[in-house]
Order: sequence, then C-alpha cells, then structure tokens
Amino acid sequence: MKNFSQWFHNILEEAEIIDSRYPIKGMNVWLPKGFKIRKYVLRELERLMDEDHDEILFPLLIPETELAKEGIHVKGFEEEVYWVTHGGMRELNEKLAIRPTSETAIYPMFALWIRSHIDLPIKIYQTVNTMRYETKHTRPLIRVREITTFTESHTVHEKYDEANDQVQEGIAIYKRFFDSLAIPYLIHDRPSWDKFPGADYTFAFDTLMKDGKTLQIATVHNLSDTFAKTFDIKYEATDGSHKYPYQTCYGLSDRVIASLIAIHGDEKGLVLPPLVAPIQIMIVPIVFKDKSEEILSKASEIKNILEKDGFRVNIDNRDIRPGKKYYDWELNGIPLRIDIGPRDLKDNKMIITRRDTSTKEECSLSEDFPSILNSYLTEINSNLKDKAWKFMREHISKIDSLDRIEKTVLNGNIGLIKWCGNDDCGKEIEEKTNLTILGIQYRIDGDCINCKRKAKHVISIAKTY
RNA sequence: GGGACCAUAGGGUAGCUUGGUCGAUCCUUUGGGCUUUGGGAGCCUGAGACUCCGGUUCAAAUCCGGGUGGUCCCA
Repeated sequence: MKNFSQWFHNILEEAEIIDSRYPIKGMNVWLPKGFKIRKYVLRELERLMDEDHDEILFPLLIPETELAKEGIHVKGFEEEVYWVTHGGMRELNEKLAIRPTSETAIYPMFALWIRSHIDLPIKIYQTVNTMRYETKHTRPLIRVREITTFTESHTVHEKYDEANDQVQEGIAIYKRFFDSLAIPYLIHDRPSWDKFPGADYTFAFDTLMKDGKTLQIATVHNLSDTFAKTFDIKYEATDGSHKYPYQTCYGLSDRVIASLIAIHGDEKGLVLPPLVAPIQIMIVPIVFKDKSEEILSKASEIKNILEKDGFRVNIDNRDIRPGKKYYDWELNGIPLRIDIGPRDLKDNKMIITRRDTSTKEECSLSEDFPSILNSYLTEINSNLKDKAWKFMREHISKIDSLDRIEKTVLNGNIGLIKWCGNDDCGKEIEEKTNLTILGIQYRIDGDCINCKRKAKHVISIAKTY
C-alpha cells in the first residue's frame, strides 16, 4: 500500500461507501452500501449503550447565549461554529449556532430536569450530526465539516467519584465496541493542553492507520462540576442542601467507520468484520445454459437454509461472468463467498472462499453447513482482530532519546517516551519533534526524555490525523 | 496559520509550454443487439466532458485575475 491516502479515497468511491463530490467542502453523501455498514455499526453501538443509557434527541440549533456561557468551552469551538443568522430575509434577534457538539444544548435542559438527588444519575445518549467549520483540508470520514454520525453520551452524578467511575464505564463500553469491530486501540490520558475544552480530564482512544499516523476514534471526558456551575444545574441532597452535580460526556463518530475500512482493507478492497457486513455470505451460481435452472434452485435452497439460521445472505444473479462477480464482492468486503456450479451439483458440494485469507474449501451439502459457515465467520473475526492488533503492536517502539524519535516515528511508528509531566516540557517535545503527544499510557520512574527531570509517565508520541 | 500544485464524459487520462489543425485522444463506464458464463468475455451499434465568473484576443480547453472544489508539504 504505497499511498494510503489515495488508496483510502479510492476505496470509499469504488466500494460505494460515500460520494465525496457533493459541492460543499467537507460534506459527503452516504451511499446505500456505505450506509448499510453504518447501520450495522450503529446497531452494535446502540445495543451496548442501551444497556445503561436512555436514547434521546436534541435540536440542531443552539442559542448564542447558551453556547457562549462556558468560556473555555466556547473558546475551543468558536472558530469552527456555523451560524444561522436569518429566518428567510429577516435577520434573527439572536444568532443560532449549529451544534459543534451538544453540551450547551443539553445542559440548560438538565438544569430544568434535575431537582433532587433522586433524579440522579442521568445517563443519556444521542446519535446526531454536528457541524464544524474545518479550515484545514478535509478528508472523507476523517476530517469533515458535517460529522454525520456522532454518538454522544452525557451523564450527571452526585459525587465526583461517581463521575470517575462513569468515565471508566464509558471506556469499558468503547473497548467492547472496538473489540467487536476488530479495531485495535491505545487509550491515552490526554495532556492538559489537548483536553476537551472545559473538561477536567480526557481519555482518548487512538488507533494506527496503515501510513503510520494515529487517528483519534473516541473520547471520554470527566467534566467535573464546571458545566453544572455554568448552567446552574443543582440538586437537593438528602440533607436538604443544594449542590452542583458532576458530569461526564463521551462520544465517537464517523471515524469509527473510517478506521474499520482503513485497518482491515487491502489491495482488493474492503474486508468487513462479519458483525457489520451488510451481506455476510454471497452465493455465486456458475450458470451454464443447459443447467441454469437446476443451479439457481440449488442456490436459493442454500440461501433459504442460511437465512433461517440468521445469516445475511444473498445470491448474485446478474448476467455477467463469475470472475467479475468475484472482484465485485471482494471489493465490497463480503466475508464469505459460496460458488456453486454444475460440478458441485454433481458432487452435492459447494466451494467456500474466505475474503480475509482468500482460501477456498469444499464443503459437502449433506453436512451441517450452516454451522461450518458460522465457524468460518467467527474465525474471520478473530483473524482480523489478531492481524490488526499485531500490526499496531509491531509499530509501537520505546524510544530513549529525542534524536531517535524522528527516524522511528516518522517511519510509521508510535513512540513511547518517558516524560516528567510538566506542560511546558511536553509542548517543547512536540515542538522539537513536530509530532503530537497522544497522552499518558502508564506511570513509571526514570528520567524525562527532554528535560531530564524525574519522569512520571510513559507517553505516546506520533504523527496524527 | 503559511506555502506549493491541480481542475477535460460517471472514474482515470492526452492535448495547454508556442491560442487557430479540437467538430477534443485513449482506457474504463454506460444504452440496445447477438454469442457467452468455474477469476474482470467478444463482436456490432449508440451515449457521455473542457469547474464557475470576469478579462485579453479576429480567435481560448490552452494566456491573465477571482470564486469554488481537490491534493500535498510546513507551522
């Protein structure tokens, strides 16, 4: 994969994930095939969220006065906000912001909803689009002006410790989610200068793209009582006093799908984990004129059996040569392909081809083939997961001196370095290396790579998207 | 935030330097027809483009300015 950027762009178009030709910078059209993948990805995420959150839906627009209330927060976003200034020809009394994120839409309502400790905790989430006026060059699914799929959670708690625990719960949910998609990740405690604007602290999930740049794919924030104070959210405690609650928020976006495609894909096209493959098994009948009806009826017989067992399966009946079909479904990342032709009909068998390994195996139709196919799908998922984690682990290297960072990290690695924990020193490291500190991986003793003071942390450093 | 490059059918390209030979090249795509089908089929016959606005000129795909969109590099 010589040019990752170009490969990524091509595959999005060729596999008909999105159409990036929509005439507004950074805004793309979801095509049917891409949207189906998005649907199954969301379905899994919502399944996990629904275990302990309620889904809600807030409006798109936020009054200027609400957006502007939280000083640090608004500063973090002010350069990127789209504004609605007119209703028809008439200028609005108050400008309305198109949400860049929803804290300032949701928290004024929290202030109305929360009266007593009995109302707590609140745990909600919504999947919405958000808009950010990105000035840098945009990239489909990775850096966009309209984030079309932003699943954000917001929670409110009595105690700071409960918010801490909720951050851990958020991290646990995202771990399960990314595991189910076979996406590898590193979890970083973001440095103070890279926190979510207004947050006490931020944990972020980063994954590694094939060109060696990392991509932030999820964040989890402890907001402490900062927003509660700003939006005057109070509850009456058991002792009758009025207190500010503590909040968390966490979210992830289209970038999940970007990493899904980028990490598992290969030269032939997409490779989808079975969980989110819109079609898990494609049956290709090899039709000859004299035998066509017999073969087609066998194919639909197989399809019916598999559908009954819950597989997402389809038959490619198009009147084109089989080779073309093979290329098509490989491009689309369908995990398993079944070929059935005259020879197979005679021997009462079919040919199963795996997308991830390209291996072909014969399978007798008199056996319990649904359970064989099911074990193939399970194997594909674990193989994708192993491969992806192995790739990322192979590209993490411990680095002892600043001089060596450039060579190692610019070669497509995530560098692990020791750091004293001082902000100025950290920013100095970023400046010297022209890389981004992703955050703390774990605690350790030793000397800081830069200022040589006592190190407190091992941090990751990388080129980022 | 700074800089460089680019824009020709749905996709990829040739033509641009030196304006006229462009009624615009080739591949792919695509409609219709016949023969085919175990890894991108063949033949016949159709379809489809100079990013937008303005300028220079007898004449602009080609030169100039701007908009929009795209790509990459640096901070």
